Amino acid sequence: MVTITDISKACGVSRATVSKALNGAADISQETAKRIRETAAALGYLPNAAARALKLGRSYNIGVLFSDATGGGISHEYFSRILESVKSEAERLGYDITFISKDLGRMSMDYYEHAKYRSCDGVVIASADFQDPAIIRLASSEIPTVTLDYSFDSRTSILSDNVRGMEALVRYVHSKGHRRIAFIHGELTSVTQKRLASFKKTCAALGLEIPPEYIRTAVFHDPRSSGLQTRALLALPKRPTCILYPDDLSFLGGWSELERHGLSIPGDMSVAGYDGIPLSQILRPRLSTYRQAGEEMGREAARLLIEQIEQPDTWIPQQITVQGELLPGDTVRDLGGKS
Amino acid sequence: MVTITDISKACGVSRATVSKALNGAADISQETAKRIRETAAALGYLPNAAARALKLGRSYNIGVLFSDATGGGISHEYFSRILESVKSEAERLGYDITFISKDLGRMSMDYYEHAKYRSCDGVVIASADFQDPAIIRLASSEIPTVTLDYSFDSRTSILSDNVRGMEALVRYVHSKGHRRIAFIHGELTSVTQKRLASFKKTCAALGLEIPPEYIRTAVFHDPRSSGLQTRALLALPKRPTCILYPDDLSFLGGWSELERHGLSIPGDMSVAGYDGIPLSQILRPRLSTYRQAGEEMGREAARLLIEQIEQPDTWIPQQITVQGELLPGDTVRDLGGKS
DNA sequence: ATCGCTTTCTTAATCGATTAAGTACATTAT
DNA sequence: ATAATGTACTTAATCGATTAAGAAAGCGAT
Repeated sequence: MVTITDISKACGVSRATVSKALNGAADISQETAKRIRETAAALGYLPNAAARALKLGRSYNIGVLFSDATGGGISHEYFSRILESVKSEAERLGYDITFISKDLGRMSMDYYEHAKYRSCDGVVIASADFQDPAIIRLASSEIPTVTLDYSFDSRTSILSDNVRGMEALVRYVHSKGHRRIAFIHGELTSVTQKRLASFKKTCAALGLEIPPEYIRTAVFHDPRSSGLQTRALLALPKRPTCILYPDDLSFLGGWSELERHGLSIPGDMSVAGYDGIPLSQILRPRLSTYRQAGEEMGREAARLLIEQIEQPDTWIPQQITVQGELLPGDTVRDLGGKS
Repeated sequence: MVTITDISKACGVSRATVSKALNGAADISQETAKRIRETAAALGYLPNAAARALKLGRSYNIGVLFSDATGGGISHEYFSRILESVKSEAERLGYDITFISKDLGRMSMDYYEHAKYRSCDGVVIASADFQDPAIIRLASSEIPTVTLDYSFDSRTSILSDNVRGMEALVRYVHSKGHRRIAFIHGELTSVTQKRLASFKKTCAALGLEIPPEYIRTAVFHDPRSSGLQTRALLALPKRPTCILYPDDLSFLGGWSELERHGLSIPGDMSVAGYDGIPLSQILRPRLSTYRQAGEEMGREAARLLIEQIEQPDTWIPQQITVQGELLPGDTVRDLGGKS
């Protein structure tokens, strides 16, 4: 391994000079700096990240936290897109990505300890149980964090526009003539609370009365769970004409159930998803859904986290909301009639 | 930050003693060791990974390489499952995961340099262009590597059973009475070569003559590309009765195309995918496909890599093949008749 | 000639942990 | 009584990089 010592010997200068030259310090002459840079390149020098991290207390490494328990693991298209965009933005800014988890081999540690152990400069909390004390500890620590789809006090967060998204979906469905709209929502997280409140408010604004049995709880990203709720809806004496699902993946579970009842989409039942993952637009019929801008959220999360890391003095916590867009798709039938 | 120095002061021993006690060295008395461990716990001591990595030349960190250019990025369900299982197995064994990419901020480096810079103990090469000189450099370096679905000489690799998988699919489709079988395959990687060879061999063994225009090239995981090839197949004077797709996701592109022609699955056209991602079994009809055991591949990759890292002396390169299984699904129509 | 001021470099300490080599003391063997 | 052995520590160097503080040399001004 080539170190600055090798370069210093080759150039006949001290190690300090090499370090300064490579970091562009002011008190090194142009010629010396050039000679050192060229020698470094010729020898194939690479800085040692561990040594640097030790000395600087900065690792140029940010943690990403996905707690799989919440059903929002890496394998879900929505989250993997976020991961990918966090990764590429972080890399663009010179940071690597490490996963933060509970426990590492024999060592048992919580998220905060794991992040400290790896001296992460900051952590993106992408999907987690925000009630978990271990998450709260991390988000209250001195380690900079950015949360996605949840806000801690005095912390930066990137939020998707759940209120507007839900409103857009309801208004769209309403504009197609639907009045009996069912809403299968996810478990009661802050995201669900926003969507649910927005659903109710928008329905009220449109003068719709939604019977309580039209509002049902399922589990996010779990087709089986939403399938069961779909079955329950179909068993009602007065069926809805349209079902809103917690997310695109959950819709697939509903789809199976509708098939089983011999109901076609959108002929016999209209449906809409949420998330707007690429898959939703590959399917036929294309799913009517609301696209959450995962790429943008990931990018913003990485950007703001690194901004906070690099300019701690001028930094102030921000809550950024990223706008999505309605993807009309073909799964909401036009019932005609204006009212 | 609590360091061994703090513990040594609190316990009235030298730093060396603390280090040895915490690492279970033999020349520390039981009582002292116990006292040190307790003090460490009380003070909330955490080892500093950077200091350790610097001194030991071991980081307990393994790199994972996904080059997105190949279309096998993190967002694809098959690869994200692999990533997830590599991650959890590595964590179980006490290793963290860092993504390895080309270029990091202003520093331009190749994969090998990146891995060295972070002093990764090893790298799992999960999806990459294996002809890329940068990949070859990494896989020829002193850094332990494990490749997925490709074998480098004298290196460990985890292979899925492409030959058997393809054979199983063809035999299954044949058993349902299909004789005019088209095969849309991915771009010409080593995986494609194996599948293609197996396809041809199995067809020959079954006495099937496949016209060359039934064998077409698309791009892996690209629904649009396979949609185009599907269209080309449908334009043939003598259409196939069954289309095999490069992967499950590509099938979706074909599906859209079939819909556009008013063809139903499997009534008017039989199809099969490859990969067996969870999505394929949520769809209705359930996709006939061959499940690659991504979880197992990831787990084995991590396990073998770490074995190689920790026991370099007894280590020998291995090529492990992980068996998948046929998922019959409902997209291959039974044409009846035995011959 | 001397002082002050730059410019350009070096010295030496430091980050936190590990470990070979050394020391002090007690115990056992001869 | 002396040597040999073992136990339980400490000392000090080391990993590779950074940086405050110091030093040497050059230059102009007085």
